[in-house]
Amino acid sequence: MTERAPGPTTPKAQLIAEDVRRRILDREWRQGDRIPDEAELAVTFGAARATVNKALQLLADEGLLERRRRAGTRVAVDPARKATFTIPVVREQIEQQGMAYAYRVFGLSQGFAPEAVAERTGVAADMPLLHLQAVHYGDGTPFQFEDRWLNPRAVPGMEAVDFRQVNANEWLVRNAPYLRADMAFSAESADVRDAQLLEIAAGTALLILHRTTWNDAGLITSVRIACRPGHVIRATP
Amino acid sequence: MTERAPGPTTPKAQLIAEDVRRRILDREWRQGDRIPDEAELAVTFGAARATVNKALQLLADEGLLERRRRAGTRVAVDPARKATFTIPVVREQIEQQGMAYAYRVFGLSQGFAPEAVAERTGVAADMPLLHLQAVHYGDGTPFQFEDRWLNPRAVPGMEAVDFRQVNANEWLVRNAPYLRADMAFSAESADVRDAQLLEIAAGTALLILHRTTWNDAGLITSVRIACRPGHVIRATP
DNA sequence: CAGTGGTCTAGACCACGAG
DNA sequence: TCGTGGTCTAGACCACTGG
Repeated sequence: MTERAPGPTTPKAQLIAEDVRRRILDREWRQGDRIPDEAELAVTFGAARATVNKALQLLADEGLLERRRRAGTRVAVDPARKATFTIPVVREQIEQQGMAYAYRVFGLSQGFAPEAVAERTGVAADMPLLHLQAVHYGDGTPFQFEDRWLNPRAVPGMEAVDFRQVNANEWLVRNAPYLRADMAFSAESADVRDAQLLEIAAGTALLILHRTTWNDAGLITSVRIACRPGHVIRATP
Repeated sequence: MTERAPGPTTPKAQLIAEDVRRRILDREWRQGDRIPDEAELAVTFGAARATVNKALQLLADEGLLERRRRAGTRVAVDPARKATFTIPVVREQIEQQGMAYAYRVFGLSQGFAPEAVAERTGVAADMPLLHLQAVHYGDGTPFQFEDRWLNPRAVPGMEAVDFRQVNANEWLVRNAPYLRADMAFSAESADVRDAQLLEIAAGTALLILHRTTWNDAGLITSVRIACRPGHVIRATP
């Protein structure tokens, strides 16, 4: 297992959480069972109730426990299966693999969002947006093709940026904090443009990542990222 | 925005977190800046330090802040972009859309893990496993094709289960709590078997979900799930 | 209504690591 | 070394909600 042995400096709340998890795995407490309440566990573990509370909240966040006032804490019957994915900055991802990073813009124009994008972003059909198409390379091989719509009014200063020179991804990360984000995975067959820019055969299966961000001024950006064939996105445990 | 107005019963820690987030969005505190320490903020917000601590930990978990002892708390220069996905039980996913759920087993046999699976799961090449292939249907249309390897020794009682009759997915959820899980997304072109079982044309782009779980006895199961064409997996914000 | 989790507080000690 | 976050505690009040 990847579990570290709880050292001497392990927080007590974490030790309690591990103990409770162990009891669930060992079937001492079975799915659907109610477990002792916080006050009781505090005595059992020789800790303050707040500490037990912290431990149980951890497990509830994981989906292993279900907690309700008055009804107590139960072992989840249907443990939620969650996974967290971290979307790295492309450049770092490429450089971490020891490859040389490069970035090239293939299209930059003003225009209006097509139907699909307007619907996804909730932007008015007559809102002028910037349309950017670019490819990220690792050691000269296409790594990602991004097809991005930007709202120049979302962030002060964006209108002055020349995205032919500046990496949009990184400029946004540094200058456009967002309030809300949406992300989705899907698969598509490479169309002619995908194929051309990724330098692959049309029809190849591609992992597609859609990502849209908003702040209080509305849409910031919406991007469709086509990953090179064979790319895998892993959960960070 | 989807933000709810903080009501009268909103926890103080959350209010503080929102205030801090606002200051960051408003550029009052800029990326890389150090913000006041906990004791100071406690005075500012009229709260106990523990409460401020909770608020800041929330934001740090989100990736908006970076905290280090002695060095203080800073606004993250490169805010982590995380997304959490919840993998639902297939049956529920289908029934939620008002479709009739069905499940059919196409193959069940004993055998040894092929190279790729052995590597992914860390299981010995001579460990006998169960190999299960099944399709989940919604209103008679293939929804998912799962190709699963099971370790019958992982959980007491598993050896006696007839997975021709019992939905493996649901049996596992109820009976095999896990210690560690791994998940990954990718895209593949449908091979002959995928095409046949999903009733689509070979070569179609498919979203593939790999999922492996372990407990302290080792591997529980490793599954490759091929989603029907067009399927989209969205982040749960 | 009353039991249970949710949250806050004031104070304390400790671990870490930047300076 | 010593400032800062990490954590714990004992006690308290409150908000839900099941019975």
